[in-house]
Amino acid sequence: MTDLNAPLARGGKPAEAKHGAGSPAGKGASVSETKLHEFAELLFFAYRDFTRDPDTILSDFGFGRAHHRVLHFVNRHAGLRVADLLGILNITKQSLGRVLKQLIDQGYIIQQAGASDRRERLLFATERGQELAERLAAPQLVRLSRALKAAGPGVETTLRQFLEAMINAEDRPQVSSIMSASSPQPGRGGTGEGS
Amino acid sequence: MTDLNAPLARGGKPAEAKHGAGSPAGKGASVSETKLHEFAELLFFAYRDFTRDPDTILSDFGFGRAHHRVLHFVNRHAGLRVADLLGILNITKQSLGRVLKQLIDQGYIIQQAGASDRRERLLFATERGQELAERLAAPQLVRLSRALKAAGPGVETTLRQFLEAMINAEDRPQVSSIMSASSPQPGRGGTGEGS
DNA sequence: GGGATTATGTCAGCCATGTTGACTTAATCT
DNA sequence: AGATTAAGTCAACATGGCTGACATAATCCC
Repeated sequence: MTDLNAPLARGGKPAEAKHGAGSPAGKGASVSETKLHEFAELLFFAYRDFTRDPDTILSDFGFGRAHHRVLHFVNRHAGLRVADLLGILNITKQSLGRVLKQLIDQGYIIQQAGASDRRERLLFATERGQELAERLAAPQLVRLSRALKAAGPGVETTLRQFLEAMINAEDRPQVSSIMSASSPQPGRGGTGEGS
Repeated sequence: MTDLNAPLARGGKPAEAKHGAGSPAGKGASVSETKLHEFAELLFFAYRDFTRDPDTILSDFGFGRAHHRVLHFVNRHAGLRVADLLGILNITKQSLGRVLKQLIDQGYIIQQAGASDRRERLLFATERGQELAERLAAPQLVRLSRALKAAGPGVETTLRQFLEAMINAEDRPQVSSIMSASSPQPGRGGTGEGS
């Protein structure tokens, strides 16, 4: 990176004092606008670096961040339908189709017709897919784990509340639903193509 | 969105019990791997929605998220050099050049040669640029403010520590430096070519 | 003074990943 | 049987990353 440390943007901080009235979220002991801007920037930097390690690994496989997202959710929430994934990623069917097709063609994900509704294609990570997903997740989990530790005990509840509140209210039920469901096996409970 | 609520990924949660040993960040009272995955997902969803409102506004102006990032940092940290911006955004000169040029040509940002080193181009948001930047920031600040409130008092310190720890260690000094510098005015402090 | 380095800008082209619109197929619902 | 739904696909386009090469001006250093 460049020398941002030294001089940079010469000039003092304008010492903004606004606090109660006129603040973004209305009444209550709200945070100053300057601090809110700082949190916005920290969130940007945190997310920028959160995605960096997996991005590096992905390029070795000829994949991009889009593949990571798909593989992650399929791996962690096996049996997801295509429509579920569209809702989670908030992209179009065509965008998803492109990366999903590559993941399937290259043996990272398999599909299986739904038992109750055979139009549905339930998605599962293959063993190969699980391996890649775990490899991509590893540095992110380390980063998260360290950051949680750095923030001290009791972060968990607080952070979870914060992050959940950052999600659009109308999407929160879906998100909770996704996060509480996990990983049944592909193939029927007695039949199909192993892990 | 689609019906993620209902059935979805039929099957129970595999009740993973790993805790101390072998966990991502080494020793200490670390968080279970499942919880870490949940935080990773929450971060994804939070960031997804954090960028949504400004994205909508931007499309009315024919701009994209890249323009927002540039305008934001220039507005909040007036006098930034091009090289600083490259380090912050972590993109190439050519990528930045493309969006920066549009913002300059359309009167949202102005440049000014550095006083001490006239090769440098210090960047400043024009009044028009400030207005757009504020308009884009507004929904994000509201969202943040509400989320902070939802997480309860005392979040600020904790969250700040968490987010800072999420940033690559080697970039933290730069980030702190950026965040502590703010907004001198363009035009002379005694020397150069006014706005 | 003059050559090397630095900060910035720019041209040309490539790739990943988002978008819209239209259409097909198969399965399910009414 | 007809309408609807889940999924897949084709074509075309926009944004915003990337590399490589090169130009200009200012500064640094011998």
